[in-house]
Amino acid sequence: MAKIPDKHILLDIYNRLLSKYGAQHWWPGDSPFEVIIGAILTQSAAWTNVERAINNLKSADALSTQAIMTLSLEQLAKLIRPSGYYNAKALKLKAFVQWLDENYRNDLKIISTVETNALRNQMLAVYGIGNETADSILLYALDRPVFVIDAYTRRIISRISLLSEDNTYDEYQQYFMKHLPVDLKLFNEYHALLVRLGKNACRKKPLCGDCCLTDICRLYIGSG
DNA sequence: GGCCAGGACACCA
DNA sequence: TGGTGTCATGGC
Repeated sequence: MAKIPDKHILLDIYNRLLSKYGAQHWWPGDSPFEVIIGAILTQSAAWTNVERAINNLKSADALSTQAIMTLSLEQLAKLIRPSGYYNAKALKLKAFVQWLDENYRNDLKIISTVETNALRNQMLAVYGIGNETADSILLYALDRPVFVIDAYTRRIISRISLLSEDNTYDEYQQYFMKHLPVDLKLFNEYHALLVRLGKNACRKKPLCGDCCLTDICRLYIGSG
């Protein structure tokens, strides 16, 4: 079988997922700031638990940079408790809003003037902001066309043998950004669809034989 | 009762 | 540079 160009595979997978699952309408959140808070709270946590934490913040009128700066660490941790790792995440939220305050006067409009890669590097220097969280913020809160890599993406792409589990975050990201048109809407929807597939697909080795990931594996590597 | 969920960081060799 | 431990709730 002739080798299919990677860009065609990636677009084909995207179209199949979009056809199967439909638009995912990410990121859930009423404002860019809420998206940022969600991106931090969802680290290694189920989204349903993050929603609880965000609702607690809303109920306490604490979903703002000013409120998060004003609350004590203990008060903040108590509000976000359902999202897990609440002590660590309270520190992370504090660190982020402090950075936002010191560098951009809490004004996301000012951030819009900063070049994407420079902004990414700035965020990576903030405690608690790693590759995935920085890229989630860039893509879903700040409308920058960067591709977000997460555990689901790695699992799916390595399972199809396009890359290895051992490849780095940057290598995964470069792979997508090299083989896809740089398009905000496409990157937004693609990542959301991969998460949807990841949640839906079994993790068995070999695959169950009855999930969407099995179908995709059969298409591209001839086995499940 | 164990595993997992839309990670990141500290520490050690 | 890579491997391991830690942080922790809630659903299944």
